[in-house]
Amino acid sequence: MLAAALGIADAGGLESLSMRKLAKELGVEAMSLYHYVSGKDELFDGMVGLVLAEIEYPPADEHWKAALRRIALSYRKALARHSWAARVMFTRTDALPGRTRYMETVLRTLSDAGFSPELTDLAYHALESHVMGFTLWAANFQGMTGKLEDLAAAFLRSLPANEYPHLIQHIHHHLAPPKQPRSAFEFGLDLILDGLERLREDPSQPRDAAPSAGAARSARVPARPRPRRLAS
Amino acid sequence: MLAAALGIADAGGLESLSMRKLAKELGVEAMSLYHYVSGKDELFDGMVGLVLAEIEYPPADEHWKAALRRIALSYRKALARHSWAARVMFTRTDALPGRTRYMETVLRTLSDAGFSPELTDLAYHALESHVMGFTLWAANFQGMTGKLEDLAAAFLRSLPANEYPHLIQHIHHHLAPPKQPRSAFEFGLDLILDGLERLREDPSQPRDAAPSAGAARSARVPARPRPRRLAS
DNA sequence: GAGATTACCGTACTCCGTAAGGTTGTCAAG
DNA sequence: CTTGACAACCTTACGGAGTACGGTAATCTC
Repeated sequence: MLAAALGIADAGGLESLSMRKLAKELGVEAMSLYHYVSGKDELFDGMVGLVLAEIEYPPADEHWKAALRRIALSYRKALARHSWAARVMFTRTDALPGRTRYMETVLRTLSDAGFSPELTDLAYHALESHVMGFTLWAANFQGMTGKLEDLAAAFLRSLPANEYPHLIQHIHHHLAPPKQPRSAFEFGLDLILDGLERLREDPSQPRDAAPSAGAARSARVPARPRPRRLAS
Repeated sequence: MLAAALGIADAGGLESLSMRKLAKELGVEAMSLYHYVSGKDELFDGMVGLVLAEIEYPPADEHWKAALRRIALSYRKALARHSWAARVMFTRTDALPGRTRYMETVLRTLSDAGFSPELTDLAYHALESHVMGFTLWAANFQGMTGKLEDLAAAFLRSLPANEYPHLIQHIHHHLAPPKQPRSAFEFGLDLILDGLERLREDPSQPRDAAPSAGAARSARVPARPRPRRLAS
């Protein structure tokens, strides 16, 4: 049943998954489904669980950075295979086993790497935001291979051409190579991971304590390599 | 009309905004709305436009890093004021004026800072992913001030306490201070911005620089005074 | 003042999730 | 063999969603 639901959502998008449709797919009437799930929310929970189960976790002795990288990539790939999943995850807040396992693993990896509890939390959210943000963005453009050119053309035509030179180039840039959202994802991921590594080796100041500090504060002093001891 | 729709969505969440309800709010019948918008999608577009109009853009001469920081913060604040907005933006793909202006400004700022077209695109997506990812995550927990403790308590109770020590600490960490999602947002943002700055000053290896670069490079943006050497 | 346009409304259709209750088949205990 | 519990499944029905279609009354334009 969950597998059938996965199939429908994968094929026709989240909106096309209705109880009636799912029931028909299974050769059953809609209300029969309510003997297995208490409602559509629970169905969603089950589906998300299936997706989350696709995450691959690295061996426990892997270097923290490589481990996080691998988890994030595998997480992102799982979400990419089911482009509806990320959206659903933001409508359900219950504690699914797959979700808790993922969170625990990431948090443990960070903590074991020597990050303070504060930095661990911050780093977790930075990673999570990137995976989710990128996935949701990418979900908009996937599923329409081929139609993408048409849409881009229409988009370009609708722009006051000379007002948005950078935007237009950006679009062209996306159209040029066959497609590599993967590398764009990894770029941002590595930006975060490298930043974390630097913070770990030199916890100058965890930055989050400052309440306001204005907008500028741009020029940070590039601190020299210091003996690694971590915050708190 | 758009303002009324904003109000309903802000108050009761996106799901509570129906054409009938909005019409009643305005003292008319549902079908009357279809003389102003072609459907609910267009209504959404208008609402998103209003939210995007809240973004504050810095003066043109501001340092690129400070400028991006300010834009991202203002963007994030606008989305935080209307927690439904981020979700809606992922269901609509049309070129809204507010959206194109935002994109163009960010891309121009990066380009003017000396980033190559490739890096500009990558950086844009890294920033965008972070804002969106963080906002969507935060939207889950906002709007329930007070109930948060209960939910967290239920969450903790549902966990096999000794299996998820880090997760539990993470939750406690979120409960401890009154609340500062802002600093967590800025942490990730600075992680990205600092990483970009380092890449700009020392483009050792952009790590994924496109091999082909054929069509993308041909369409160069009218060259502006570029600060210094750039990547690639 | 005639025609066009704007603003609005009523009815109706389809699709959704699901509450409530009924029917059938299976199977162990009496 | 009967009985009753239980599971699997179906039928009917309700309320709400978005909106297609066909009006009507007021207002503007020439």
